[in-house]
Amino acid sequence: MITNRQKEMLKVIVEEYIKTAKPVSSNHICKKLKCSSATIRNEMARLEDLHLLEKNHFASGRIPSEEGYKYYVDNLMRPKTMTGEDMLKLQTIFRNNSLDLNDTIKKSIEIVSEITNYTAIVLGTSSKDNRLKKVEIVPLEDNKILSIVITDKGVVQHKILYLPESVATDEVKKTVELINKLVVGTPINEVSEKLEYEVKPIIKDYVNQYEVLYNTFYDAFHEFTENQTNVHFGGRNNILKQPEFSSIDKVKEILGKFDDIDSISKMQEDSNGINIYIGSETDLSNDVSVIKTKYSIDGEDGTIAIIGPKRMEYGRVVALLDYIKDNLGGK
Amino acid sequence: MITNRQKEMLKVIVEEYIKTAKPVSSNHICKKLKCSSATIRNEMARLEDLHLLEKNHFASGRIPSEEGYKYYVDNLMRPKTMTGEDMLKLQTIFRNNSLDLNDTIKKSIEIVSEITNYTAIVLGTSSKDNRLKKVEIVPLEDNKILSIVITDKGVVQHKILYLPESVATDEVKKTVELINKLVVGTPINEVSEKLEYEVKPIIKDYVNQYEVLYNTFYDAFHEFTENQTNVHFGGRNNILKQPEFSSIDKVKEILGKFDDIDSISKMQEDSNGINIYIGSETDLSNDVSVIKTKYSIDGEDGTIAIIGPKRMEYGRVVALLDYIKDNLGGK
DNA sequence: TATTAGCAATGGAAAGTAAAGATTGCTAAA
DNA sequence: TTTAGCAATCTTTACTTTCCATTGCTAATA
Repeated sequence: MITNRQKEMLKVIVEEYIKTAKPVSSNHICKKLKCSSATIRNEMARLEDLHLLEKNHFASGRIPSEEGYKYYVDNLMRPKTMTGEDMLKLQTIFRNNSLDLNDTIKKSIEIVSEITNYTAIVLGTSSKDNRLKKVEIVPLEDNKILSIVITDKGVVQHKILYLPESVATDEVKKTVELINKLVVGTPINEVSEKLEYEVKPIIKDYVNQYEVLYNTFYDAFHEFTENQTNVHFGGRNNILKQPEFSSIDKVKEILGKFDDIDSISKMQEDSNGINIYIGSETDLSNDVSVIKTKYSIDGEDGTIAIIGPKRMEYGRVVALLDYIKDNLGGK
Repeated sequence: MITNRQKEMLKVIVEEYIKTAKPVSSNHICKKLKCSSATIRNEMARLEDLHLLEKNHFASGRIPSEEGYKYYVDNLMRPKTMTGEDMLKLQTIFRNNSLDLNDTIKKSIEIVSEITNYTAIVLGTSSKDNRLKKVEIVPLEDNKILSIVITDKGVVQHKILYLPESVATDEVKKTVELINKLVVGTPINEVSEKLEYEVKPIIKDYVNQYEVLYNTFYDAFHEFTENQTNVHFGGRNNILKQPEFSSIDKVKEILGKFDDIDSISKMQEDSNGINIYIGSETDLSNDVSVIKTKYSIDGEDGTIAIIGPKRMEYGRVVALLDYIKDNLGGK
């Protein structure tokens, strides 16, 4: 269906457009392809018939269509080998032993976004596999206590609770002891249920004012399980440096999506490996592509996403993500 | 120096410009001032001589200069009484008892930014007055332990530490016991010093492998004291809705500042009360004004800043911040 | 049959022109 | 001191015009 020469030509056109951001004309690539501009024009017309190329107006050069990018990514692109410079910058992060997994990921996507001028996001560590390890309370002042919830994977959340003055510290302690005795080991998303059906009936008999206390802790746990989508941006505005974002409306569109938790959270749904979504396939905007990968290390898992223009350097970003994934394992 | 009529006129012009974002012409306000456009033109010329008004070109209407805004804010503006609608929206936050102080502040500035279309920032809780309350460790796996640092005000930070396999859990526990015994009660920014001069000499004799352990904890504390500037945005991109940000360059300028931790951190330096900084007085951009106030409640302190165009509704924002400050005290 | 040279046609981008509209400063009268 | 009237100024918008890159097509060539 598509000849080798057409493949070669599509590859050259896509890569030229990625480099220059300007529509590619027949003249411009005829040295590279060793044939005349007329021949290229003929082939370009056929590639346009196949919906792999587009033009903006009658007399403009061609740009890749969404399908064109897709074909390029699936069939023509070779994963670029990383430059020593890029590698060096990332290594300074991986070699820093005082960083934990989360910090390492954050720092490394900041590097990626800096060297590519794209925007990077980590969608963090949903703690659904976490189990409750411990509940701890620290009395601060009269009616103000600090509660700390710790999971077996080392996720920590804390919250200051305000209790009526009438509740004695002893009763709080008793409650916490009960929770620790009965609920520790439970998967974090089942804690609410267990509190309701197993702790509540017992607490009733042991603790005065159990209602206030119970509700306070119940709310605190509920919040914990809700509060799971942890989003960290690297180079949030970097994508604005790309020439496709020279129009104020496009800027507002994409930044609006960045502020919209729902759009961002959706990005977590993804299959394994490194996945590439182009234009309308993304949940963000027809003007961007997203390269994503899930990680799952030591029980913590999340998603790394790099957002750039459709004209992004797919090969380079794939190589960067591969490198990060490989080196994260060591943590 | 400046007549009453001129004051009145300046007030009308500033408020008209705040409302419409369009240069104010003599014709446009002559009904409000009960005199002819020619008279207004004469007075406008004098206000321009006083550098309180400006015009963009020869035949455009007048807009307030920075000095004009300043004069308005200092002498002419009356703090607007809040609308019932605005008040209602904030009350739903203040009445929610399950929110702690930090969440209440965050939620309320989100409301403010939503109803005003300005950008809001909380610069959080520098913990310099905090004292160490407790250090806790939770062993997770072989060489992976969770350390939690708690201050007397309820600030919590945690970090996963990786220790060489050769270090026994007992030794870790001993170290933590020592730290708790010797350092609890110390102001958080003096902890590093105390560790070095009081804990290190003693730990030497009690704990094998003290070096690794000591360094790990030392680093963790050091990070704690560094990690103090906590920034939370509300409606980060809201300011883009203002007509002054219709140029891509201005958008990039202000968003660049939002990404720049240094510019943002500087905003913490501020005197008491509600302060207004106009244009070049801000650290952000000549196109914006910032209305800031410090809060200090229950030992936690921070700064709330609202960022809008110079043409912002000063009176309304001041009223909103006043209202928030008054109601925060109850937490 | 595949390739190429040549050329008219297309449409955008840039520069120049013109007309319309808003608003000012100034002058002179009230 | 205020006001009416008007020329001067500058923006905005629309409309030409020119220029130029690029295409598609046709006809010649390998």
